Amino acid sequence: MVQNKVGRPRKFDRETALSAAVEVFWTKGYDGSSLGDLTNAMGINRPSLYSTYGDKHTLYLAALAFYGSSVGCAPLAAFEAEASPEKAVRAFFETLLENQTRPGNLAQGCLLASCAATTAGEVQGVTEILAAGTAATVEKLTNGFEIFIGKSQLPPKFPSKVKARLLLDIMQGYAYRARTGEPRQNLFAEIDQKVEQVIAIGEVDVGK
Amino acid sequence: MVQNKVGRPRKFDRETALSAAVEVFWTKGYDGSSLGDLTNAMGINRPSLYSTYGDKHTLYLAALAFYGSSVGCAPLAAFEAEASPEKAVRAFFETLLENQTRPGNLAQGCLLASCAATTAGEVQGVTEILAAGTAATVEKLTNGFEIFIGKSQLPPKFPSKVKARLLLDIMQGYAYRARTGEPRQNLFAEIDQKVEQVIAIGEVDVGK
DNA sequence: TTTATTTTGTACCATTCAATACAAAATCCT
DNA sequence: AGGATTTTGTATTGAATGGTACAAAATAAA
Repeated sequence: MVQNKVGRPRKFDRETALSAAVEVFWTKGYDGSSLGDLTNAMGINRPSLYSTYGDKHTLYLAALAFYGSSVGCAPLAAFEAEASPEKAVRAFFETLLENQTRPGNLAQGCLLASCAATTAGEVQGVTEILAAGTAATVEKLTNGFEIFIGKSQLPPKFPSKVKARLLLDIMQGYAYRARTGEPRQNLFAEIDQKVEQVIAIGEVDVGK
Repeated sequence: MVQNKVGRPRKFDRETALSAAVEVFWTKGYDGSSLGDLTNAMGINRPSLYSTYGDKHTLYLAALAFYGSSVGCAPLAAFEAEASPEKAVRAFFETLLENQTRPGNLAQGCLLASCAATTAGEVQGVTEILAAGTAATVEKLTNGFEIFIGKSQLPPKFPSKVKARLLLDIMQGYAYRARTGEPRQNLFAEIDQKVEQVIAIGEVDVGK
């Protein structure tokens, strides 16, 4: 269903306009984004928005899904494209920071980590989307580590699931700091540390 | 300036009402909280709110500061009250989860991590509050680890600042998961792992 | 060309929003 | 008691909000 053949043709592209809506929600949050903000950024008028996407709530859920299947899962895709654990984890963080610290007046941080999380429990459907997305990501990262274990690129005792969670914890930390204006280079400069924390297997050293 | 002596006495307590405002912002975010929501929860009428706290924006900043100096810094205080690194880190996480996963209809997660972060860059003054709070917390946690190093309860090579950051990264991860409805017990059950990740000194084990 | 169909654009609606005016009420000071 | 002072409560303000009605415009089919 690319475009119906009969009737006046649509003047805008669904995904392009949706992407603009993502940017608005990402910057201002759900309640902070007015329909004027949205239609203005999307380059369409109000009735077009309603006939194409439904109401503001439905558009919001569509925006979250779109973000989740593009920007949101880019780090995971980068991880899975690498051939060693160290490169995979590094690619994960680099991709993540590319998307969370963007030049210009674009929104910083992560749409899901801050804006969507704020509406969890308040805007219907958001909690489910976020929880499902996180669970799926943990599983895929865990599988990714398991594959490296199978190739003997990680030791057999490597706790894949715990490390997958750690990867996401660090992601949340980055998202917060990016959102709160910490300079891009500060965050990139810490990647080495973070990669080591994820790859290393800990040893508790109690002094005495 | 507890209370002016002349004039009709105030019927409410400033901090109690402010605490109620914190709860509203925590649940609904800044833009999602209407003055009706606020005055209703605070048990005061609108002119009282304006004469006591200023406008909504000022009240919001006051609420963030109040949260930061009570709920927000409770984990750090718990950390500093313990006598061993392992206990300190555990107390940090336990206190944090107590405040982020609360029974009843109370807000979940962290006011600063989700709600305030969403308004960073949009509501004036928020970015500064959050960045300053994070920087101060990193410094205090770093100092805390350094003290343990000085007492030989942590090895000299323990990377205090890196570990302080890790502690906050994990905190952000917890905040997100609590906000998105992950059950309290799931999060508590992971404390052992998290403590070990913070305390342990990593060793990279590359299989081949 | 006509008809059917779909989108566009303007103009509008009822509601909610943050913020305030103003008078009654409640206290202290003299 | 009487004036001064501060808070309370009601009622209201203009603006902004999410959502829609309706006619003009633009296409395909007949």
